[in-house]
Amino acid sequence: MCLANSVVVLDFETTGLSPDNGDRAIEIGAVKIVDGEIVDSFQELMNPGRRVNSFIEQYTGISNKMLLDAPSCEAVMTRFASFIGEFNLVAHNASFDKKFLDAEFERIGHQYRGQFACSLLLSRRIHQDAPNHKLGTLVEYHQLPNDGVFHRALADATMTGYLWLQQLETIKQHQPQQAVTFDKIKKITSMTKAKVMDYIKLIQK
DNA sequence: TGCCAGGCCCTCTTTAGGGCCTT
Repeated sequence: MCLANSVVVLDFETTGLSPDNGDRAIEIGAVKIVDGEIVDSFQELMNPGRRVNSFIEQYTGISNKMLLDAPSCEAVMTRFASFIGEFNLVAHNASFDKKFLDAEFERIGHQYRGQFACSLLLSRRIHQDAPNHKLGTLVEYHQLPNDGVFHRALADATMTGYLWLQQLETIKQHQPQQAVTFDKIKKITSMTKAKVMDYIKLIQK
């Protein structure tokens, strides 16, 4: 049985939206959660081998100058592979981060065993009353700890980690006799919204 | 700034279209 309270929560900053269009990672941030506590973190800039456009510089605060002396994606991703080990993985809109993780790992010939879960899909199901499911909105909605920094990898990964723990607590409150396993989370996120409400009676906040 | 992508999900749907999310 694999509990959902021991995971690695990760977030990429990238040059764009699609590795299929040649976009690369420029920063990876992650927190390691064990038994519901953040016990470790990872953050590194990486040089994508190309200039990032002005929008990305402004959006992330990561400048071309900052990336000039950063280690290569390959070097950083090799260290990140060691960091995640065989942990299951969580990200906000995981399909996006999984694309980049798969693309960057493919470049170094690394395969990982962990499964992915998505805090955005989970939020859409168990907090259907939220104004929207953007990370920033959910941080404010749930009054999660934050330092006011957004769109940097470790900051976003840390906030997503707190969001994940909040989501596990919501599920646990309504099924206190059952362990919240990673498989249960995957099951909930694969349900329709209507079925989730039948499966688990939810408080709204 | 929101074009570029793509998965998810809703509906005035399924022979489709468009909004939500991520950078």
